Amino acid sequence: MAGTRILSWRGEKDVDLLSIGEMAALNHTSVQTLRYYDKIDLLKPLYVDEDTNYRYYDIKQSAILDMIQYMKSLGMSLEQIKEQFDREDVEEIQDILKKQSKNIDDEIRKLHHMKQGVEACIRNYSRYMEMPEEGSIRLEFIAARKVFCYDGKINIYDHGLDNYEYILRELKKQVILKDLPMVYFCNVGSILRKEMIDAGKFVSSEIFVFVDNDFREQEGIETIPAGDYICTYFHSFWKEEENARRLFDYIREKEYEIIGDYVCEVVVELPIFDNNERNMFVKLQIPIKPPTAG
Amino acid sequence: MAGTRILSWRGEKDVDLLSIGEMAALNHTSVQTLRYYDKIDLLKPLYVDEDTNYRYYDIKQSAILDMIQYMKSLGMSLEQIKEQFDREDVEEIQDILKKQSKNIDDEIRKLHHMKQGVEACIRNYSRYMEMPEEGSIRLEFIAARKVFCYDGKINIYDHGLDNYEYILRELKKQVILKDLPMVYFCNVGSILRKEMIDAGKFVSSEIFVFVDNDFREQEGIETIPAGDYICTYFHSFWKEEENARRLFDYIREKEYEIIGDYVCEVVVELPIFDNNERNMFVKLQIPIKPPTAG
DNA sequence: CTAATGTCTATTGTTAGAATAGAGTCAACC
DNA sequence: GGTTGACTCTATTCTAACAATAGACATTAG
Repeated sequence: MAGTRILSWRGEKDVDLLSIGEMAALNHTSVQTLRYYDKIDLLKPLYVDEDTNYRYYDIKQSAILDMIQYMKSLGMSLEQIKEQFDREDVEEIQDILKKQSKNIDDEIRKLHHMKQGVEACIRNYSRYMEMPEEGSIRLEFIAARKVFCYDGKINIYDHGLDNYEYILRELKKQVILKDLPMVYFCNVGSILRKEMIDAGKFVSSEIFVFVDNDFREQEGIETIPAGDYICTYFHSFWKEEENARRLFDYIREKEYEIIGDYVCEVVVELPIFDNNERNMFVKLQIPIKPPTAG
Repeated sequence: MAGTRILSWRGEKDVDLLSIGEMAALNHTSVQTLRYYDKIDLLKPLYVDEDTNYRYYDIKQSAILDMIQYMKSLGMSLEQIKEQFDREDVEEIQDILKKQSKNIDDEIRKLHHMKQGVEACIRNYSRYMEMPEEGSIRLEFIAARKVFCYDGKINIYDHGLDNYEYILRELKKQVILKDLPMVYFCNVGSILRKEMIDAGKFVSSEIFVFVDNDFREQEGIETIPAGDYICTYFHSFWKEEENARRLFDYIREKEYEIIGDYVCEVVVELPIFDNNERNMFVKLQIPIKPPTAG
């Protein structure tokens, strides 16, 4: 139970030494872990039998294992831990701990972003599952939203999907450059300015990603105002113009007034890739004022 | 710049295809990443030259890369992503996202624990750096603290360091069993009950770890009350009794009254391992009532 | 045509062990 | 002293998601 009586390497006195299995059990770790630590010179057994190569540990070496496990739980690598042991510098420990503390903060921040991204995605899929019949036209009140907008300088309605992909690549570059989390990239859209609508032209070079509403104001960040929007939902990149014209007709018929920029939002990207093309579910939104309020 | 004109494998028409380098650059990833995705069948190039084995991609395949990068940023493994692509099941995506959301919550919780642990450790090292002269006796007001206490049933003052280590192993087992974070284990201590002090005996089998003050009440959790403590600081496990006796003498001399259990706190474990022994910095604390207030 | 750059395959390395195989060792029991 | 079962040894392979490298071949620009 308590190990074997063996003359220690110091030859000073008998000591109760522990076999690798006993040592592992006492410290709630595995035999291979101890062997691994031996191999990388992180924790050597006190005594190794020359004939059998059996490893024997002193219970007091548990202190080192405690230290290792503790430092590991702080997120340090075994290499870093070894360095610390070798350095034996007490002053420096605080620096390392402070750095570690910052790392943890960063990690937490990252995870919060992740979390928001996942939540947003879940919401979007819910919207998709409960979507009204494809093509139906509805009036919706939509709250204010923030977007990071990028002007690709090329008309996205001009050259089909390939061109749109190129502009998306540019937006992606911006997203990465601005250090925005990639999760934003699943909820993109484009803006057709009111002047263009009024002029009856499909000309726009601006695409955007939705960002969190508490995102700090900076260059490129724009707010899409709250209000009543005439909306319709459909699949496929190719049907935007067709559906937009239907909305315009509807608005004219109902004598609504278009009061701002038209938004084409990609609600979800469906992970089914027919013929390698983007397969998206889109919501068109045109801000209006009802005639009764005129 | 925009790729090479090559007849696509469908033989339908000319397409602008991208070399692996161009594709990588457009998507802000690396060539080896694309090759790796090809190898694991996550994203195959649209066309591979039979003679040269050069890979050529369609810009529209960026949609798949977006999807991969997005799902990766949600913390999914490439294997999971591949499964999703293969499965093509929209219903299931929400389940996965919800699971992912829970995982993230767990991660955040873990990191918060880590963070508290690191902060506690930094505080302790600060205490160590600013410690009063070794051996000096001071009166300190100490706020209430919570501990997780374990009774090892064996007198820790009886058999020296080896025995203490065994009891520590038991405490560690409890810490792991109760699923307390390992970081707590860097700030341990022992209690000598007032009855034993009064009887003049060094007999205690109880050791503990400090836990967060907002730790929920449960079995084993005990509060060390706030109040005035007579304290002294020293290194080495072996000097506890000697220092305790000095404190007792001092208290008698000043005619203080001992009003509770004596606490021996290991403030820091120093990562310097002389002769493989635990190297600790200890603070003794005896709660008292000054004679004036009597 | 040449030089520079790009791409190919194949191999190795990264972290912190887990899993396995085949051989040797230990303690206990008969 | 032999046997049995538990333990330990070394060595190798495996994990995830690429990065780095070497040596050979391809493409592009001038």
